[in-house]
Amino acid sequence: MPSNIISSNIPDIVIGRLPIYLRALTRLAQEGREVTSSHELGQRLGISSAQIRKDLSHFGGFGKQGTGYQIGYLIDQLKQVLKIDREWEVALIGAGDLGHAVANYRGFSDRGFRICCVLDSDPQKIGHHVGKHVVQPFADLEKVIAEYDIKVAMIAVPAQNAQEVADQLIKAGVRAMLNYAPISLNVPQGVYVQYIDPVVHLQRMTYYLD
Amino acid sequence: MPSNIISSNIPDIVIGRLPIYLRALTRLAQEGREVTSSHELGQRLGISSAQIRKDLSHFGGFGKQGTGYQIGYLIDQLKQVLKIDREWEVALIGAGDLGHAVANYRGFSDRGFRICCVLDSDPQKIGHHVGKHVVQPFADLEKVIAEYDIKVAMIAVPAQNAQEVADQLIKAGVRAMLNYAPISLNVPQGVYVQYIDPVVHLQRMTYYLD
DNA sequence: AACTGTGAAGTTTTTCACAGCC
DNA sequence: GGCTGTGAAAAACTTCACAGTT
Repeated sequence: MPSNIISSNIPDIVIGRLPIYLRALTRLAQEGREVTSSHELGQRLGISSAQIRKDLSHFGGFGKQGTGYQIGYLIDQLKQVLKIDREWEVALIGAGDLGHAVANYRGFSDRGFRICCVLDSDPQKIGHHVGKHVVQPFADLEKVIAEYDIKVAMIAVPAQNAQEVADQLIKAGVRAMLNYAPISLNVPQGVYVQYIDPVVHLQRMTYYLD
Repeated sequence: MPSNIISSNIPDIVIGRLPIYLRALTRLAQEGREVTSSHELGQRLGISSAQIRKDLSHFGGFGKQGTGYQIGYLIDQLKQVLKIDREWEVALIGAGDLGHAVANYRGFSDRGFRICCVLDSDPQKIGHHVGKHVVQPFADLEKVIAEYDIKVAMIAVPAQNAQEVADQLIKAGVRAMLNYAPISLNVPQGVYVQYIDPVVHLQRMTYYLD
């Protein structure tokens, strides 16, 4: 995910691990813990302690020698680095079964994201409820994106429509997309895509079975 | 995902890309195409052609110099490598909202996987329908796993129960797990886990936004 | 002419190992 | 004694570039 010609000096692979660290740290905090170490974190995550220290060191010294990391402080710092020390408004495209499931998922709000609208191009679906949202026409995309200043979207439409939806989203100013459709998207420089395809994940494991 | 001390000589990262290639190739086939090249595939996927050739070369020569790759043949070969030239029976644990969504997802069956049972430990849910399945008690896990010879499971339970469920699954003989709960699982050597956490994916992108 | 498969080169990522601090 | 942060070493991964094949 480089995408900028003048890329910052922090490797994408490091950024990719930070949300995992954050998730584990949040859990530790919930357990009432206040301090942890790269060793403990590594044990929990199946990652070497050296890697965790090296990753975190990219952003300056978050830890204390001899002591470890203050969990609350580290959580705050990582949220700042990842720019989730705020709440991002997210557009959800697609009001089918998958769209319903995504809209009803409770886990977004306390981790930096809020679904602010649901759009679909099917006239049958427009006006109906999905979660607490009323489905709006996809044709109104530009208006809705501008209204909420949306930079992030989730694509939950059939594979055959996903690229077209992505193109429209980009035209409307969306810069980051989470694609649930089982298809690779073509996007220009400066637009970021992540994929969720459960089958791909399953297929990555069967190779290792007898 | 090494996990075996005597690991084969094919890098995990290569195995991880094969399902992506397979997905793109299947799409090309649907479009009626019969032959493709590493260059074309790379263009579609945003991957260099050299990488695709190198990846595929780990398994012997699938292509023809001067011509490219026969799509149907390559699909068959990749399916064989990934061991999805068969259908894997998958247990789904968790009959809540998420479990319902996963159970109703249509995309598993034509890509090598079949949900064969849905289990939950909540007495309220047992006996009710989820998709076309009747929810069975999680206590019957061992029996069900043995009955279908299940090696693969999907975990769609709350985070706080996920580790316990994973432990039970492993005890019952499951070797590969797709975890929808937002938590890292501890598993022994020889057990494979993949994660689906949409928030992690979103958090991997916001860093790159203004 | 077009394309694969592949050693070699180049780059990135991970691990090592230890100085410095609590 | 326990832990971080970090250069240096090692390992892994990607790209280059071209011989060889159709």
